[in-house]
Amino acid sequence: MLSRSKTVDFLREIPVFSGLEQTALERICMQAHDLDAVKAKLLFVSGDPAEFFYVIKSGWVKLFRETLDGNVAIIDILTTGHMFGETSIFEDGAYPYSAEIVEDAAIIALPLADLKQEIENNQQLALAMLTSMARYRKQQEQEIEHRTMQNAPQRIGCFLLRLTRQNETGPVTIHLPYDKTLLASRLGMQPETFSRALSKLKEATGIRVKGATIELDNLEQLTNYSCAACSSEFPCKDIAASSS
Amino acid sequence: MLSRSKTVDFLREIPVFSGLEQTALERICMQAHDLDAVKAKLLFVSGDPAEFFYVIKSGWVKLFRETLDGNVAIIDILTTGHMFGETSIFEDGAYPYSAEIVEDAAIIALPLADLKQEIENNQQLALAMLTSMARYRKQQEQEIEHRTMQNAPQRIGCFLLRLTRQNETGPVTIHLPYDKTLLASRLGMQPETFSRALSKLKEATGIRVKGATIELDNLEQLTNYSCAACSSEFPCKDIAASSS
DNA sequence: CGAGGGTTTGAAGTGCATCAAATAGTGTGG
DNA sequence: CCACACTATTTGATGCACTTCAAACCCTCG
Repeated sequence: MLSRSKTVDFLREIPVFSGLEQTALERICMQAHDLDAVKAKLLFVSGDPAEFFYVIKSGWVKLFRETLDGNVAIIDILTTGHMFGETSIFEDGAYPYSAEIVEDAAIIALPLADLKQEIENNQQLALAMLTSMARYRKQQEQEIEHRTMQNAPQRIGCFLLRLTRQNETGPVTIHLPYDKTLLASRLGMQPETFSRALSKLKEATGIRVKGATIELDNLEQLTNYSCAACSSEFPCKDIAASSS
Repeated sequence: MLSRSKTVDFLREIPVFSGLEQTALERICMQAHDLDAVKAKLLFVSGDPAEFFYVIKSGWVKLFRETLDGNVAIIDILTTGHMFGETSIFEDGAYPYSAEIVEDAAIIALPLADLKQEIENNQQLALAMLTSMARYRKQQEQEIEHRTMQNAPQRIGCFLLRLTRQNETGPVTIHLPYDKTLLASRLGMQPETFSRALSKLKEATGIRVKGATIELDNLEQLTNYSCAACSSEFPCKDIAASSS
């Protein structure tokens, strides 16, 4: 079936699956189904029985939980090439967070049972998952550091840098991938703080802001300002997404 | 050799190694050596070539990095049954953080190469590592949430709760495991803030503080106060440490 | 054009950080 | 066992960053 083989091809572009043999990938994709979802759709909520894991072809997805006193904690915001829900393999069979579409998305749903079985029987996949987990872990450490060491304008600058190809020289144009309110909560601040912090960043570094579009003359403008408060070698990398 | 077999016995108590066959554990422990270290000793610094990973028998170890502008970011503070340095398997062969003893410790050093080889050849161990990584990942998510949703007194209360056996009823005595300055940075606040926040917690919940010893009449005192701002089911669990 | 959400701006408050200094606690040598 | 030196902790005063509440503005889309 054509769509099946396209799914296999897509997964092969994702680091965690790229080293697998064709037949292994095909086993995982056997029960795959595509779904298109519009903004604001809830894919699942925390506590739902976990049957599928998901891979994003395009669009943006928000993972979050709600606290007892009614606030919302953002776990992560993901896009093309990212995978989510797969950690339920190591859980009690329920999703530990809710997932909502924040920008219209094309998504592949795959049975967790098939992934689990493949991991248990396929050393290569188990190792690839380990590598992927380790990378994610490192990134979370970085996230914690950012939130404690960087102030609001620096966090925004750092986020912008991670939206670029990080070896670029010369002028760059960045387009914010989702709305500023959500971006604010992604960075752990209020929308009002985001707005003011962006102004401060503009003033401090000379970037130009027009709505969701941001231009800068060179990346150094931002790295000098944002990366001073960080322990990482300059480019704070994000999880390697799809190579596409 | 007696000490060798004791090492094996100790590792077996740690979840990630507990399911391994005796021979596999012995291979990992082949080159083990014990070391006793006093407070303030640096085990390694960020960037050092990574040759060993470590398992803590007793004492406390601080993992940290330094930022370009000279601040210190605490990665984690670990104790009995915890393992560190093992993520260098998935790195470029250098430690991504520094490690310092903060309370006199007995530690086992084991060659990374042996662990790496065993993971690559032993499906069981690879799966156990995956489970362990997933648990750690979940805990880091929690850490991020705590820092954004809880205020300083709540974070302290939550930390105290995680020092208890969480199903206890009736009065409990808690002893702070390391000094308050370090504890403050572990919780992402200044020492002065810690001191004042502890007073506020005392006033709000009725706990009794005498130096590093804290008494409470029951855990509910604290959970009501601290866990409201959190999305987790009551007990915020820590990584399962040694079962000892 | 008008409704509604996203975004910005203003004013005021809160929590935490910072700087400075006092106090408590600990280990040392006498 | 005491006095001293040194560190950990607390307390006070002040400032700044971020939040909160409120209102205006802007943009898009029916």
